[in-house]
Amino acid sequence: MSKKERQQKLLQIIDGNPFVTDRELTRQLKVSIQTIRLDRMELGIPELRERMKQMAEHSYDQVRSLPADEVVGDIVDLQLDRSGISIFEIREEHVFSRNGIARGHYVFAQANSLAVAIINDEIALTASADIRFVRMVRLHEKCIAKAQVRSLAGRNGKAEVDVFTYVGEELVFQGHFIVYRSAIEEYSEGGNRSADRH
Amino acid sequence: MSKKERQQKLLQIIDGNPFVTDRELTRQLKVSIQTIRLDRMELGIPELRERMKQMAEHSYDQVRSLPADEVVGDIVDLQLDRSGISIFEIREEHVFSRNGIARGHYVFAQANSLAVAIINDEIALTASADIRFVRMVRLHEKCIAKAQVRSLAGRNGKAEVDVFTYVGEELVFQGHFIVYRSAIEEYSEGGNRSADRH
DNA sequence: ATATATTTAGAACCAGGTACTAATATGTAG
DNA sequence: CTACATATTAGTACCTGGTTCTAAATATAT
Repeated sequence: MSKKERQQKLLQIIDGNPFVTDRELTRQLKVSIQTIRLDRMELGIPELRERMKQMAEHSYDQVRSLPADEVVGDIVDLQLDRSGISIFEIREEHVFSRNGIARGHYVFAQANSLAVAIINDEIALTASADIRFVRMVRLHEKCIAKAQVRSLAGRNGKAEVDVFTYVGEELVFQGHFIVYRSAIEEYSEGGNRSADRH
Repeated sequence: MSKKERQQKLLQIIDGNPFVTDRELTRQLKVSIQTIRLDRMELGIPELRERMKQMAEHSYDQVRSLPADEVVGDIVDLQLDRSGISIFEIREEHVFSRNGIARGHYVFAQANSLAVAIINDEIALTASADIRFVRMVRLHEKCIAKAQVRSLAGRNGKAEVDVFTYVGEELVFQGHFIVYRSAIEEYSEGGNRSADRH
């Protein structure tokens, strides 16, 4: 068996069972353990423990869903239909374990919660949003989201809310939200092409 | 601090971060490494490597049993840099208690997680997104998010990912995500990648 | 036959432990 | 206070599944 063939087979085996040790691979491929290791090097396949670690981290990060709270972040100031401020501190459970950077959806959730809370209506739901993560947010940083209502299209209409989130003086996130304020049934799925690209 | 208190704390720490080594625990609990190990024995907590292995096996099993399983909020199919599918069932804790409608950020979080997971890179972060909540999602509905990579701008560039989320046949959400794939250092303030990992 | 590539061998070292023995500190009952 | 128990610390040997390095043996090509 040529080197290339063997490396192909090695890839297949590890793909089919990532929990295989080098020692097991020697038995399956009938070459020495050094050859197995050289092959792994060339193919850029990490050792068993590293493979397991990566799988574990990956699944762990995934499991971390949003908390049960209705609102993400503490709303510290709220003028209905006008503006609001919310504070949210990034804790362990909000970051990627690997690098301590906040998962985007938490930053979004804070802004979204605020944008919805600010609209003084029985039902307020986000219809669309255009958002930008300006810089990443790290563990223990405190996000201060400031929301401003830009337009209020009467009852049962859309409201536009801008949210800017800061860490200290630095802008980390900005979002333009279009929030429906309406009775439930009215929600349409038709041609509401609201999230127009700038 | 009493033994019981310490063991409670140990449980908390490991629960909050299963990737912690005994050595790190000595620093946090201010006792010797032998004490940590005795505590782990008494509490039936396996060593770090065993914990990672179990997590890895668990997630691997889940990915393998993708078709029938009622997996909730989980990525059931993933082709790195290409496409992916995630399932998420809306439960009590995800809805507005008043009307049983899902908070937008959960639907967003599912899509965002998927968009980030699909990018096969050490660091992948959402840079910006343009999203639309097509119809609202109700309690107990099962959201199936399907992601497709639209473009991959080489290493350290942006990737574009489209995500469409369905309940049954109905489109409920769509999002266009721009995901950064890069080394951390590239972003501002040179950070501390892989923070406390040996 | 000589140069080059490939494969194997072996030793030192590593992280993150287990398993075990032994010594020391702390408390508690008689 | 002593005696005993419990809790804590220290230290050693050993384990797995590797990495890293040097060196030698074997194949293959020119």
